[in-house]
Amino acid sequence: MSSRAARSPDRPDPADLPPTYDFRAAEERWTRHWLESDTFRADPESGREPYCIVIPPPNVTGSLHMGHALDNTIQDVLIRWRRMQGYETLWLPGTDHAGIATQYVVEKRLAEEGLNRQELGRERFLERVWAWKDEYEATILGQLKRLGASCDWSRTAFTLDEPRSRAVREVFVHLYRRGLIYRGEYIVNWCPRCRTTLADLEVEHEEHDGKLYTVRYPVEGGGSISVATTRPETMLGDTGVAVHPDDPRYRDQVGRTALLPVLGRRLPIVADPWVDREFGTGAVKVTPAHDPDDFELGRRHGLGLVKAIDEDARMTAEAGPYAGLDRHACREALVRQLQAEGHLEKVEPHRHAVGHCYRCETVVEPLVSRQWFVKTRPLAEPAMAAVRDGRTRIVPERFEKVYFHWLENIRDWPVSRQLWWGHRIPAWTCQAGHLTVDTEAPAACAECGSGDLVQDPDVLDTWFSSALWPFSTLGWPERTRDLEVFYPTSVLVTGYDILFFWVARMMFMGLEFMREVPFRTVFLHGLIRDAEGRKMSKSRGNAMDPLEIIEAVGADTLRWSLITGNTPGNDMRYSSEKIEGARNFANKIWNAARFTLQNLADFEPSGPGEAAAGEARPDGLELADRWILSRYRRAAGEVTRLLDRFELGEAARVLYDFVWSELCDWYIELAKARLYGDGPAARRVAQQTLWQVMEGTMRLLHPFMPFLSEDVWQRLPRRRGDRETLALAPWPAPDAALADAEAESRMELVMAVTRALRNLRSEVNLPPTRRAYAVLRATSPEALAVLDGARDYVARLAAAGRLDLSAARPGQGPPPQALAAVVPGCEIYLPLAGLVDLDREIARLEKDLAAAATTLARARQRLGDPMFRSRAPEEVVRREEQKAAEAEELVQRLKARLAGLRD
RNA sequence: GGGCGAAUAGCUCAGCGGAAGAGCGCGCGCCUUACAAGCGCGAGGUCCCAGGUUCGAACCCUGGUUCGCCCA
Repeated sequence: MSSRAARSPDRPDPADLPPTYDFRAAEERWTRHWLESDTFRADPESGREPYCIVIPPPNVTGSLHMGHALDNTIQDVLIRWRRMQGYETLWLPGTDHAGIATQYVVEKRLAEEGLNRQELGRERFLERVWAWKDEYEATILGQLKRLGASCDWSRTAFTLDEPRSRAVREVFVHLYRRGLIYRGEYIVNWCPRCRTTLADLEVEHEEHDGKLYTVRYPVEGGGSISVATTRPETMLGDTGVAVHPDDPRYRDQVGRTALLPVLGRRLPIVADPWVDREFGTGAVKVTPAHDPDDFELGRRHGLGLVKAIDEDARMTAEAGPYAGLDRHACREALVRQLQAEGHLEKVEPHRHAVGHCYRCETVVEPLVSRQWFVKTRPLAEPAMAAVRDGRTRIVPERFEKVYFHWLENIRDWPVSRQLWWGHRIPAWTCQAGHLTVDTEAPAACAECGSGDLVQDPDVLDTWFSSALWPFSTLGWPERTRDLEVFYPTSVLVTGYDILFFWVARMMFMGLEFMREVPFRTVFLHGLIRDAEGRKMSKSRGNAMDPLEIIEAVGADTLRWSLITGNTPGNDMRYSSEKIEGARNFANKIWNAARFTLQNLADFEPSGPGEAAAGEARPDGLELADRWILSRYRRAAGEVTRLLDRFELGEAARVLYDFVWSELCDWYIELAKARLYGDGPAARRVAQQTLWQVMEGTMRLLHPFMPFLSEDVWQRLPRRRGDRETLALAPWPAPDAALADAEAESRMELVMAVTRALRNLRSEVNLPPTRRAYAVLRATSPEALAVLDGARDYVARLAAAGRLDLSAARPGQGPPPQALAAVVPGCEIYLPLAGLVDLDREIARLEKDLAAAATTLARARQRLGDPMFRSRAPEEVVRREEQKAAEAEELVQRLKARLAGLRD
């Protein structure tokens, strides 16, 4: 009992081993244990090197989807790994208020009750949204816990809670005072359904089949000019016509005045190099109030602004006879009139991009309005510099290009939203129209002292507050210890789809307010798609619910299925086969653990696990022990190296191969002889090795499958000083003492011989229950020695009842009536009187011979090339020589065998 | 109009300068006392095309083709 100190009260009985892994019990048990013992709470005073991840806060619009499951699994793998490595880890959780989206879903729910927010009023509407937020925040945090997320829940944040709101006000005021926030009349994207402004990013462009209308405008003093447009209704807001200055077709028209059909408005004809001569007629109508490019062009030429479409997407009084009509109805009616009056020259089919609101998919209307903007250029420069000089690294690197391109072409960021759910803009206006911007409601106007102040009714873009997330969550604007220790955070893990929305803007704000990047590394992953490669979405009905998967197969299986086969930055198709594969792997591990535990009941570790480094290797290790320890060490090194490079999928693959193809397929099989018989000393050595490898493997597995690995690990025999939870156990360190190239190459021979024998058996469908007689003839003294020490291995794994091993002698004939195979180092015979089909045997050997001959020919050709010998690295030449020698041996022996058979 | 990604076994994908890989599927044989969610064996590939660089190319370069995505 003494050596089993530190036994957790939650530690399951090692002997209680149901035949299949009970993930429900394990998940419940370890979630509770970790929470109760505060395993994941970060301590800024520990003095350990910090490693911090701030969660990309999920929206409180709904529950988590597969993309979240992936995002958070990746974060958890990284944070658990670093925690085991001894870093002071902080994974800070939280949620996002998602202004427009949340307001939209709550409004939808109200509509179901026959209500709308206007009737309810701002205050009562917000109460409803807060209630919604409480409900979904709880759901989301619960889902994260179910996933196994090892967050420090004591620090949970919300973008709209008081500390974060204070940060928002501070930032707004600071930027305003620095002149980086301004208010002005500019063209913005307007969603008529949400009745709010949208940033360019929030508009999704979609190709539509539309029409290109060519309309003839009369010109004062005679003649006409024809313009092409995809949106004829906007002509009611035209204030000019533009042509290219070098376009000879229109040189004479520049400076004259066109007359707008229907309204007769006078439109100056201007020349501007922006105009594309190739498009349409080469002349364009200019509608500054309803097109961003026209807006700029209109400014350059002093053209007026005529707002023909209002915030409800209806035509304004400026539209004359069309006032009050919906924009779509107006188009139809107007086109009819133009045609009737002979102004419509032609209509052609035309594909063009139409902007849609990213939340409600309504067609966006560009229009001029008064909004708050963030001046982005001064913020973008430092954000680019930080990536350029490596203070922040983007993984995979190719996204740096995308990042730079966007920042180089960035436009000012409209941050006011005509919503109720969000951070109210800290700006007040007095009756005289003076503006006061402050972090708290001012008592009097800063300019005239009036106490009659009205706060701006608008709220800020959600991304404005998300941009502060890496430091607002750590306590800013207070100068907290958390900020000091954990900022800059270590890594940001998120999908590449919000590189601009979020990542770039966090860079702006972090650099402006902390004078330091918000994260050292940005790790971008791809999107989860369905089995057919389509994006998963609720509306499409192909979404999978991570919680349902957890209920069905367990969180570890879900996690593994998301991590394996996933490469950085690439989308991933997700299917039930992936889940099945992961579940099978979990089951495989459970059964390997069951086997181990069943054979370790009387074992107490005393030898060196890696946890106690520096101890000597125990005596009595056999080849198989040395081999598996060496392979384990290699796997541990590889997994570590790959995690370090964010290659989580590859790391998982290495683990999978090690566990399944080496530990289970070979080592466990080879250990059975000693565990089941052989005497106490040998048994003890096998137990020691098995324990050591399993214990270490559970540690390697833990970041990926925290519940299963913990559940197994807790059942394993343990030593004094072991941690109470695997989550805090040390990560396997590279242990040079375990490396054993000799054991690896010897086992390779043993495995090759075994496989060859199995192959021969399979050729004649010899079932494993029929023990066979096998003859091995080693072709070198080294091989003979190796095989002599491993004859039990071969006999066991190839189901040989009797096994004769000798040195191959020249001129020696083969055993009679035998199937034959050759591997480098050994001839293999399976004497099977009556079962040998001579023709088939010859065919098989000929095939082997052909393969070996091809290898030999290729190797010889390369070795015969003097350029190869002089230019290729020595190591490569040596390997090629070895290859040639082995192939030659195979060729000779196969030829000899065939000659014998043909006689 | 720019930019990015993908193209490798029937399917989904790794590999990204030194002998073509995995999972699933397929075929044959096995209830071999950890595991049939399993075990053994096997079949299956002009690594999209054309050039180039290199002693050596699935991998690097150039130019295409086909799909997907992002930005304007």
